[in-house]
Amino acid sequence: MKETFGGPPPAPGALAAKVRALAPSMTRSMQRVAEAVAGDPAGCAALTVTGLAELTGTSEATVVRTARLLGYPGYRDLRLALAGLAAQQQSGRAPAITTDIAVDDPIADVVAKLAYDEQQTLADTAAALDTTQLGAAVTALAAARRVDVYGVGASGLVAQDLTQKLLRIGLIAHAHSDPHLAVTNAVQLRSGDVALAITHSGSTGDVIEPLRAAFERGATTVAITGRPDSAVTQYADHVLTTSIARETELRPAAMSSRTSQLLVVDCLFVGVAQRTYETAAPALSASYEALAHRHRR
Amino acid sequence: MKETFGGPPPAPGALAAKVRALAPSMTRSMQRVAEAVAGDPAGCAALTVTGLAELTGTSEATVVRTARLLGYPGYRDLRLALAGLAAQQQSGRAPAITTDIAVDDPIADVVAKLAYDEQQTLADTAAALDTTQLGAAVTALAAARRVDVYGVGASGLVAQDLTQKLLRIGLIAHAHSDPHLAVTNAVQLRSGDVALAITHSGSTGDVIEPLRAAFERGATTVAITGRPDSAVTQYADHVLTTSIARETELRPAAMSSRTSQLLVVDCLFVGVAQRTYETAAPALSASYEALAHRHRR
DNA sequence: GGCACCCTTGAAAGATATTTTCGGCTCCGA
DNA sequence: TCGGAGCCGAAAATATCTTTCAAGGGTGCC
Repeated sequence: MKETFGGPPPAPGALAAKVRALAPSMTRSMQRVAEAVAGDPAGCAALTVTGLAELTGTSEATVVRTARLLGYPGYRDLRLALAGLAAQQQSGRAPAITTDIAVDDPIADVVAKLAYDEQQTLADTAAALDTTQLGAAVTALAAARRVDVYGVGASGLVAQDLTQKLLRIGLIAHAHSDPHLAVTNAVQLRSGDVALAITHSGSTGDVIEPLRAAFERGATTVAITGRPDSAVTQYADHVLTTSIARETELRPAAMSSRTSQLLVVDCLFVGVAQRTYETAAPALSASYEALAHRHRR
Repeated sequence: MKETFGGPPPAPGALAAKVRALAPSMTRSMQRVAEAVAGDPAGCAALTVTGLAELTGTSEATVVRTARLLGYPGYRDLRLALAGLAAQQQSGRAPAITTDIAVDDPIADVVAKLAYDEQQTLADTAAALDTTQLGAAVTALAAARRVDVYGVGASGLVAQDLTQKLLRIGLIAHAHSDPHLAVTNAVQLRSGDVALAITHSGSTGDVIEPLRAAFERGATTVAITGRPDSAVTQYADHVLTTSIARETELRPAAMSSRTSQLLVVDCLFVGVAQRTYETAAPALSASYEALAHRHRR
């Protein structure tokens, strides 16, 4: 005797519509409940039967009756559906954020915006990355006798990140952030070695110089830059392009360029690890073992 | 061109991330429950405590304990969250693509998978980040006389990244990766100073020691870790949790933990920049000016 | 190897929440 | 004004969730 409406038993999202459709056949009290539910799913999902009954100035029995009318076995199930609906609304609202960060943004917005921005940067970078160039760079790295990586400032950290990882799979790699030492080392390179420059602007002299030295000695050179037409590329055999996000006052370019550069560097690393799997896999686990005792129990 | 990959839906599962983060501190029975919940949110949302207990071969008590550990007041609330999660997954269309990278994946797939994974990590991190703790950490940093940051290995680079950025807005910050020097410096700290430890595992002795020293001297201490219940947190006034992605042979944990840590660090930076806007804005442009001549024409 | 301790676990008691029952009430029409 | 039909909520009945408690099992320390 329960089913008043032959419709689909559990309504997923079209709850508001169902409320409107069924409203005429509802009694006054039930309408109040239905209204509350349709108006604030999230809020109602947090309430018990008793709570919702009080909120709407009705009784538990009425709430349950309303839930039944809406097609659920009882209030419990309506509540679950409500929670789902709330979550959907919540997630659907997300893309509405403007990505500029203002001085007075609450901290939660800052988190959301930064995460969103960096996700966007990753997607852009992946889409724009030239896999041919990447493949060529990987090939060169995998076969290299020695790898030198140049980067200063924020890019210097990316250079170190790459170096750390390459070392873990048994390659001989060095990161240089001191321009003088970088050049000094670069002139030692020769054919078969790889020099890799990381610079967002593509015009950082301190990084271009060592790459040039390496280039002139016959080493294979790779540039990771946001400007594929900049000065650094003239000494680069392979150019890997990172994405350029517009920067704002509170969000310096260093932030997104770093994200972008790291993705490229990760791709290089995984590419090389694949190519040298035989030696890379044991080296990786060895380095893991070596560190284990550094972690307290 | 933005879309490119399906991209992770706004907040896919802070829950799966949470399960990973807390799993190590769970007992066997609780792990079984957590696993079931993370594996099939929709299915579990339909079950009562008793039902879920039977399904996982445990008792009601264990189910409730697990719900508590995951941060809910009780099973009822976990169930509601589950329903919400299920609805989101439903609408977001499960991006159930396998993100594991195989040895023979073409390079283009590697790029796509890595980008997707890192996007996922960002979303998880943002969803799980406790904005209260973050706000407290920002407040402490903004008012600090001096900031010391500890991190070794991959986390050391994150520490440097944060330090570089804080320096740019006029704070006095140092990154330490040498454990001895770190402790030596830590004992100089006092009330009003901030010490910040970055460690994925939360059990890196080389990082815990200096934080402890700072903590005992009365400095405000912050920990950025993937294990919110690990050793490092006992000396931390504020704990910021990074997400833990499952690692595979070709994708070391260092990769996603770094992404996650960097997001947290960025949030700290922007937060501090907001709070100290009056001084931060001019400092930022000054540091930009200072570097301009280093870029060739 | 034995012992003491602590941690884990599930059964069952206890507390809440949901559903059902049941009788009073209102509203309508004669 | 009276009778009846259906709406409504208080409270009982039931289901579900939470807490307690003691047994079982593992672990570290003699």
